[in-house]
Amino acid sequence: MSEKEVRVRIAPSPSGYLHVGTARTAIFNWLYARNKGGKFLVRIEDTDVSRSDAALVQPILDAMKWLGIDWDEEPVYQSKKIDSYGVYVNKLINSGNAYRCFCTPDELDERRKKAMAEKKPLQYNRACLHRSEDEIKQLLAENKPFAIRLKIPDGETTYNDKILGDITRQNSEIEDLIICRANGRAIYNLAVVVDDHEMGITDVIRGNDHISNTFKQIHIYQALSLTPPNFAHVPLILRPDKKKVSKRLGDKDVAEYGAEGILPEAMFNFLCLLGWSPKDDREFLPIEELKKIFVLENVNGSNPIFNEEKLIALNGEYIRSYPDHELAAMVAPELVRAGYTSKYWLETRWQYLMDIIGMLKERCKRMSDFVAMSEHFFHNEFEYDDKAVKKRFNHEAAERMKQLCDKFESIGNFKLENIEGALGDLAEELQIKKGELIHPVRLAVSGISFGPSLYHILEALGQQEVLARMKKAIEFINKMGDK
RNA sequence: GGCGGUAUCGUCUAGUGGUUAGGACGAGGGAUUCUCAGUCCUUAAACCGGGGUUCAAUUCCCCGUACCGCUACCA
Repeated sequence: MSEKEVRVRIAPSPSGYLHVGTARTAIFNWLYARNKGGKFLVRIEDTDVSRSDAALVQPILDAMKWLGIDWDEEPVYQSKKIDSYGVYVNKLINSGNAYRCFCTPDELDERRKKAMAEKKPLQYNRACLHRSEDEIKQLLAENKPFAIRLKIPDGETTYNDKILGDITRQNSEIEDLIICRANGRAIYNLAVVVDDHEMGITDVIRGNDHISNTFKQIHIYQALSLTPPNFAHVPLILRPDKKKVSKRLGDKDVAEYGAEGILPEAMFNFLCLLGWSPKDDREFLPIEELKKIFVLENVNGSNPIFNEEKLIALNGEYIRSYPDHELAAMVAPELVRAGYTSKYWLETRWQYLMDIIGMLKERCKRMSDFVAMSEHFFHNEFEYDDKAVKKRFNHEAAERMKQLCDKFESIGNFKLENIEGALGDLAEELQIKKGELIHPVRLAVSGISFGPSLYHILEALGQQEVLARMKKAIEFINKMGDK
């Protein structure tokens, strides 16, 4: 009955944008919280002032919103509570769990280099752990700067990872890590433990690359007499070249996918399927469904490769599943931006837009395809595709189109059946296949050789426009012949 | 180098001590059709290697190999 409310968090550091790895971790955390009726929080890890940039925070938050992720409390900024870590440091020193280290960064660096050259362990040699009281007093009196190190006890440490199972590490493999810089600022591992504790975090779901930190953090919890949360480490997303996704290697900002015509829900669905599975054959899983069925235990332990082709295929599936009016609302601003039409024009002909969307949507894989495929629906300044011209435009086609114009002109009601009827009649009279008429007309009215059913295009365009475009094409063909 | 993790079609994955090892993307073929898509049908494509345990191992154990990660007064 008295199960504790689940509280999870995503903790990005504002040193760049939100890439797919962090986004996917956020998704897992969010789904876990939503599934358990718990809280999802955001913490900005900006304790390293030199690497953090406050201007980078908002884009990260925006990218999460774009994905459909919301958070339940105001984001916590570590930089704003940087002074509050001191009491924990003092507690650790006073209890003998931490000690002052007077070694300078240069000394440490040198020792590390030497160890590396000699292929020896790179760990801190605990030089300062063994200093006498007097020695320490002396150094303090001399105002020598010092960092604080956690003293790792002997033995071994095991924790149960909710994805990977039991993981054990010899404590001798864990370094006496620095938890507080010489300038008094807390270091990541201390800040994480303190914040997770103060925020009441129950489950830490994060990237695989934090497993070694987990052991360090467990020792901080123990030294502080606190109970550690549950840990779950998700495998890292790899690039097609099998390197982990990173800003350094130029991997995309999640928001960039939006600019490239990926729907947020498709991105969410796809990212979720990278390393997680519902254990049945379903793949098209909208967010609402995922909230119901997500369980952490179904995350598998191996690193998936980010396969953009599959994302695009799934995106197409989402496009087809959305109602026309929703798609129209998303596409309209893009059409205006492309310069095809104006906001006003679209507003007064919303139904026309919806008809076009309806025609186009099953052949669009990205939202941007709507723009790319619809220019001719908004004006007639398009060019004819070269290859198609060579194949379809000739004097015979022009002659047939002329005859078809006559047929079209006499149609009283320019509707699908009548258009189809007129074209069919002419084909029969001329003893040719309908395609012989359809292909040149398609090119004449759209400039391209592919797209929706011709009858639908013609009906949408309207009688006048169709006739005008066909006549223009006939003229074009005649001029072609002159050369 | 040390430590940790992982290993099923090219990719994402399902699955089991005995299966025709399943699905999806991508690829090939076919049907529908005015094209392109879409839809439907269909073909090819995988259990990293070696030892055990067992009547039986892709599945359990060990070793090796490969890949990934960590190894900062970064997060």
